Amino acid sequence: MNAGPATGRPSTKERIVTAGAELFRRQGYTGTGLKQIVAEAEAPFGSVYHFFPGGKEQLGAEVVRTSGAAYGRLFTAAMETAPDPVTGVRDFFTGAAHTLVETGYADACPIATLALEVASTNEPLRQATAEVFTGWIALGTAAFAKAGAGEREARELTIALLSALEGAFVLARALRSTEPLEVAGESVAARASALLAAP
Amino acid sequence: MNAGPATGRPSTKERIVTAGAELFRRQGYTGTGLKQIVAEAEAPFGSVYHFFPGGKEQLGAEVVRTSGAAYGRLFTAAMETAPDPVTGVRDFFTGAAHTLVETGYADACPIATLALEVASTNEPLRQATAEVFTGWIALGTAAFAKAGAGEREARELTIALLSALEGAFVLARALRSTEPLEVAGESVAARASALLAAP
DNA sequence: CTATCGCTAGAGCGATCTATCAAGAACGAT
DNA sequence: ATCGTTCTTGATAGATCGCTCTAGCGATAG
Repeated sequence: MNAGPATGRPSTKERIVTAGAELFRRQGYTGTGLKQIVAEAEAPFGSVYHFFPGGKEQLGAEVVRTSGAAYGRLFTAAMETAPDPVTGVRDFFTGAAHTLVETGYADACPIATLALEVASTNEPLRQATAEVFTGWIALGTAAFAKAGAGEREARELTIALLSALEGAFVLARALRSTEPLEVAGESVAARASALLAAP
Repeated sequence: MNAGPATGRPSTKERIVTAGAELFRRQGYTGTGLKQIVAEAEAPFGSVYHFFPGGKEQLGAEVVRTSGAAYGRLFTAAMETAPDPVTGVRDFFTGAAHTLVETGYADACPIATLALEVASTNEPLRQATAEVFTGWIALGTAAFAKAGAGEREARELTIALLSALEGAFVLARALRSTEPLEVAGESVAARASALLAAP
């Protein structure tokens, strides 16, 4: 049970999940074939069905959960590093803009494309994306509440933040511009500032 | 050249575009086959390549432009009907929430799913989505400028609105809840109120 | 009536998709 | 050394993909 070698390349399963995550986020779920994933992961085709007996759908669910958790940690790190929540929000949006530019407008939200694709067509995967979003909302609510916001304000601020971020990603990737991320980030920062000032 | 009969069913080309628009918005571009489109449109398969010699990509581009223009008119109508811009914003978001619930969380933004799918994989279609978004930004900027905002404020408010709307659609469809639309709408309304008050 | 042309109609092509399967390699336990 | 388990490996099945092609229908003009 080679879970994770301390040295050398990651395990086959890890390589498959990583490659799947990258391709799903860039090309979507239906737009990515298993053949392409195993080619990118340098893994044998059969290994997919060894590690994921449920096939593409099970791989998709695992990718959603894994990348969702990783992105949640990214948000938490930005909020904990910043001196105050408003700065944390700004940092998170500018960081997202940097990543977007560095990857040629490919890497935005790790699950948004898949989420829209499966929302009305694949109930198990829709639930996986819903669980990730719910987790992110809990994460943000806790962070803003810790900063002094009421429970209700913290939750609404988080949902507004996630909405602005996801939508800005859509516009930014289509327009190949970081302007939406900058404007949306500033808008959320302003709202956070207003909500945190008036308890 | 049967462009549009005054009575009876729409032309074959119109039925193909309508069916394509509905399926692309719900299942995405790569997730929808031409066979499924012609079945839904009750059109012969060959007609697709008669009206769209460029194949699926050309059909996709026409769908994007057509539904983009229609959705832009929906926004303009909401803004012109409302007594003031802030109310217009609220109406637009609540209207979107109603549509979403009525269609079982299927009909949100007509081009968002496709836009994310093709952003890094299909340059012609990416450009089509970019043109639609650019048009929407121009539409909103004009509306807010007419209401008294400066050119810069009007543009940023529009981009913030579109970001919040698109992102709220992502969350709402995945979570099967209208809460993101309500919260995001209120957030944008608050920002619009602030920006329009202080010129 | 005949010729023309826009459109209908679907069989079929090569490619690609997900998924299955059987056999072999690697490795630890006894 | 032998067994058992885990993982690797790719050939292949069966369905579906986008797309091409030819044949025929129906309305209109000469």
